Amino acid sequence: MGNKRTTSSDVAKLAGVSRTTVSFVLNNIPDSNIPEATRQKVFAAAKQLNYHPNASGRKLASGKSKTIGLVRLQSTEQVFNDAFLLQVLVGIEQAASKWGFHVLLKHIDHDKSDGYSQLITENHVDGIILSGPLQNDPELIKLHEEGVPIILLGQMLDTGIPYVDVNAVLGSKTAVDYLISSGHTRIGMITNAKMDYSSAQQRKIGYINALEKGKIPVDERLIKEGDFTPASGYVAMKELLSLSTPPTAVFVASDVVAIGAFQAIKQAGLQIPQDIEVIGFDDIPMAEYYDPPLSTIRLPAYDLGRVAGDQLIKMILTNEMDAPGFLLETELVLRESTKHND
Amino acid sequence: MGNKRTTSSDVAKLAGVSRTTVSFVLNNIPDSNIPEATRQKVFAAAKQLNYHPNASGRKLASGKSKTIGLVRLQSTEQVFNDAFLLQVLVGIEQAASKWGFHVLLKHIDHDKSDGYSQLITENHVDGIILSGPLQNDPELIKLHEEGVPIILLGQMLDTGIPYVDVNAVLGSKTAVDYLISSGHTRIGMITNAKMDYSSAQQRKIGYINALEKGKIPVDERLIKEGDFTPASGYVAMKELLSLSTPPTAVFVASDVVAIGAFQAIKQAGLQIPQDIEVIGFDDIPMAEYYDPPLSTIRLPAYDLGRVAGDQLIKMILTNEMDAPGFLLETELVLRESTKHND
DNA sequence: TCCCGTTACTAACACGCGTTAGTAATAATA
DNA sequence: TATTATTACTAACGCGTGTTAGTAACGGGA
Repeated sequence: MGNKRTTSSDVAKLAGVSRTTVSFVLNNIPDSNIPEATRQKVFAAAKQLNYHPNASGRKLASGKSKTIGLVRLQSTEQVFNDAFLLQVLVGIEQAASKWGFHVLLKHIDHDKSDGYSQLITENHVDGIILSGPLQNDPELIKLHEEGVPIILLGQMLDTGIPYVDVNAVLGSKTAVDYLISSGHTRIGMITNAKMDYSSAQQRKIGYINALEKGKIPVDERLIKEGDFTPASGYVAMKELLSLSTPPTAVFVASDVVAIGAFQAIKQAGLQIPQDIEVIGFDDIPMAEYYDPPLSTIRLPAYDLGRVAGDQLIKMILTNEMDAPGFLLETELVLRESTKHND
Repeated sequence: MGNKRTTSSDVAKLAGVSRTTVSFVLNNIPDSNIPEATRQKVFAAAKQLNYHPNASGRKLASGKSKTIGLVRLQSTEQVFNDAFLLQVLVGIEQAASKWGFHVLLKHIDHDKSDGYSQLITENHVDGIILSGPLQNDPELIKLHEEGVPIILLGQMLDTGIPYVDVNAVLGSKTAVDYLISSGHTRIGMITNAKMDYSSAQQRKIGYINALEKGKIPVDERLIKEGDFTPASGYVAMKELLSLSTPPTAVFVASDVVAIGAFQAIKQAGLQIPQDIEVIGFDDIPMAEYYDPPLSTIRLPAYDLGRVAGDQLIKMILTNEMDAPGFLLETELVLRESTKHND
């Protein structure tokens, strides 16, 4: 009962060797010239005493925490509605555990001043993955300049900070390409967010790229802004439907916003996809249960996490990434809110 | 550039005091008899050097990690569809940060043998919150008997391990009570999962309790099993509707399963709530956007996390909880899948 | 025989902090 | 004045580990 934890000294004593030897054996240090017989003695002693090295002691001595931080810059309500953060998290965690790293989670409210650099300055983590709306945070720039391993989920190209992001431009273009290939020429768009969000800009660019490639003039009246909510999608779609010549297909750059769009369409007495086709973006788990099931662009949330985790750990271990940034590709998921073409 | 991290020795040197004094001042140790003048010198030095205590050193010296672990026993796919884990997580994290604790996340696949006790034995965390299907895990029992602070999200009453859970029995009873008070006497139920899940048992008990209180005989033909998926809800509801005297109201013990139930009802040409009323359970974020918006029982996911975090930290700090277990109450959320009764 | 390289270890320092036990100086009491 | 209590500190140990520098034994080649 009163037993303290077993330490490497206990193992050393039982095995009849020094603590150094125990450390060499258990950490498998190369060129340490420990013969097999001694190794086995150490292993046996460790097993018998159920020895587990103390993480704090190890961190202190090595200077490494073998832990990465996931920092989420977002208000509590926003987190609630983020269907993907969990998938990203799982991806990060799986990448981390593959390398023997742990994952520390931290949410930051915007007004909070303590920030996340505490995680680094107090040596809780060896590096951090930053997610959420990225303003030009001086705290972030400073950490990066100090050489702290950081990976952004999302891009801040001007800063040179490594990032992992989804190729939303191409994804959006793919969606609109599909609508064009179905013969549509009046294609509306509802953005996922206000245009000061870079994710909204990217998705709009993809939309415009597709139109230009298809020689279809961009009509600004066909582009409406959403703001994450179904309600905003409802309003936007009503506006689109009340145009003198309404669109025959709409790219809604967020599955959640598309919920409201669906409501507006049904309320107008129109049918999806017979009267109007809709493609969403994100592929949230619920999308396949929309009425009709939503065709959409799948965001590779799990892969975002996995790649971010892998690259961050690579930065921590070797001080270099495989590339200055990663853009992961999306996938067009066709369900019933679009007609089958070709 | 070549600067090492600043340590408490540096602060001591600059302030002209000993490292002990620095520690006393910065940790605000009572009865240490440090006059205000000295305190200010220390604070000034710490600020000037931008001193942040090294977490590893602190953990090693104190034996406390000031970190709690959230362990999720679940396969990767299951996690994806868990709309609440994130909310629970936020609750835990907010409770933790209030006490200056951090949160470490770990997913465990069932087949993995290394398990979660490593978190404890290696002193990464001071206690853990365990979530997911709880079988009679010997690893868990052993940790609990060793006095490791553990809180379960969900109940294992026979083990005596502290828990935080939702009062699903009462929540389900509330839902069915409401249907009874609307005048229904043939009330169906579709479970959220197979009956070997304790959560399914609890919800069914609540259903039966309400019927008994309302003097309505329990008809087993009106009870069908779901298994987390919309597809299972679709099948179950079709079976209910094909009965010679189908139910006029159904309690579906999972909002996700209710999606399929809705589809079956619509396909049968029936209207909700005019022809058949439906109450769900969980109140997932999407529930308010069902067609019609789903009346349901709200699961206090955020509070589950918050209470679990608070209680775990209380156990860590004082070795006792406010109660051996906590049952959090649900809330009836009335939307449009039920008629308004006075 | 002497020298030297290899093998098989270990002593001892360092990591940064919390904390106990103790000391010297001052103030309060008898 | 002599004793005691209080104030304002500090020296030193311990937490458990990683790691460098060094040592003793031993075998082989000149």
